[in-house]
Amino acid sequence: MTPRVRFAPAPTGFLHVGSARSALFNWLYARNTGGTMVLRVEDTDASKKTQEFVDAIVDPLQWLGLDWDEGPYFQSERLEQHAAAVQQLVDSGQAYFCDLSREEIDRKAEEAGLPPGYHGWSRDRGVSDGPGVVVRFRAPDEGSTVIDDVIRGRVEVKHATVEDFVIRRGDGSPVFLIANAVDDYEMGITHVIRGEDLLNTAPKVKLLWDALGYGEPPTYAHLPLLTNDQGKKLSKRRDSVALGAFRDEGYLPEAMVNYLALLGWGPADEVEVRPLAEIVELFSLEAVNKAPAMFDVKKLDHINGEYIKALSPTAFVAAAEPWLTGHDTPWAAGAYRPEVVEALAPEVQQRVVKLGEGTDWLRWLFEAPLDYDEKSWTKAMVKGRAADRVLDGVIEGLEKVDFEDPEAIEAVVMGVGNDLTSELETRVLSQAPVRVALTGGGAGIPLWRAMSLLGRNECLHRLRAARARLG
RNA sequence: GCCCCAUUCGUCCAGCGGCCUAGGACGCCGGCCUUUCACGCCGGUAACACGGGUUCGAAUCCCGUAUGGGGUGCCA
Repeated sequence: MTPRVRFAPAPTGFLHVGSARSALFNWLYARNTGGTMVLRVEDTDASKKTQEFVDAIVDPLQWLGLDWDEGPYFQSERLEQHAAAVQQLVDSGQAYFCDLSREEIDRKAEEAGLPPGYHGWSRDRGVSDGPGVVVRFRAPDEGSTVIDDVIRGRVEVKHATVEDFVIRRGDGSPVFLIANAVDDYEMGITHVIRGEDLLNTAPKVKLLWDALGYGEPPTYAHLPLLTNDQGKKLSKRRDSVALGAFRDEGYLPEAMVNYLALLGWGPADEVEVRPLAEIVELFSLEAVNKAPAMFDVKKLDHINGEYIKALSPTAFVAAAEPWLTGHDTPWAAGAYRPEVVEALAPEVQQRVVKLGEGTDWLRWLFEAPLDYDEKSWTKAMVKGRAADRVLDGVIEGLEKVDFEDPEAIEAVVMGVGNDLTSELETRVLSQAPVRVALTGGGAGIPLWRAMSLLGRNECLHRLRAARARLG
């Protein structure tokens, strides 16, 4: 039997990294086994089914490169099947109506001296259906349900600890537990791969599964949770978890997927950064860890940096385009020249960890420095030896050098430093003053090629401005 | 409270009874390269939670304890 897996997110308006990881592991399993991946939107709360909410799931998946073979299906479009299942359970006496509110349930528990929770109060009250009446599943009192989880092993839950849970709400809509059982059965799902936060619901779904007479249940695999640096489950409130936010911050989808695959799983050969195709080949559910994994942005950054370095200059320019030409670029729109970026891309790529950082290194090529970094100025111009003579010499030399030739430019600048070194019998560094004059700062990409691209006039202009300021 | 789950360097992963004086990666620290910053390279730091078993032999199996996490909704 070829595996059929499903990724079944609730439409919350964005895709959580934890969900993306679940999607990825489902996808890896499907692609590794030649199985089928089904996308199913768990919108039992039908108000969520708008195009916007669907896009919020679909777009990030596509960005990551995760595709699916069937769907998206919508639970909200399968209400009839869910209702039929509920009816079947009611008819067979395995479910019953209940009209108690939360407050009444709590009060009854307290009065009876029982722990909080629902204790089958309405089992034999003969409540009939009506507005606001829910349907509860009659959980067995004795025995236990066992979940054989590929990742966690055998998990046994005693029925005594399972209360008669709601399977249909007061407004008639199905709760995801019943929808899950019905949909997984009817869609022929063989493997349920999802987060550990759902482990506790597995026995309930299994109970429904059996009560409905569905036969062999799917195989379960509960993935370890993703946590923040405090060991707590990644949450929308505390942590940055929207996948789209990572895209906007300048992470490459390939890096994101690669990193996500490493959370809770690792290849036996210990090679971490590798193409998705290889991960697909090496992946196995049995090898997935049980312990929670911390989402470590530092490591994500490192992997992203690796992927950025591996990009061809053309690919880098294309990937970084939004940051280079968008509204937020630091330079005037007309100043941007893609050919300059492409020519300097290799130098930029080895210095950035996220796509958006490219502008920091390239800014001076499209805009003269507005002011000089104080520390850098002091170090190169004031404390630096003979900065005035360095600038004079460089300006003179640059006036007649072939500006198409970066090596010639280098020879001029370095030559000035070397000549002064022997003349003054003390080490004179000529690159630092030139860099400060040109870029405004003390650190950056190698100068020569960039200067050639900047052009003689602009270079001389900036050098003279700095020389004038030096006095 | 009750139920469920987990526990190898700070972090992620390898290890599935002897190959472990525990390996890789990130981070951190040091060095090399370098007339900037990086990249790269070299080296270092650092862990089997604890206590009992089982076994000739345990990081690996079993049982407790501790700690951490998840769940406990007419959310999924």
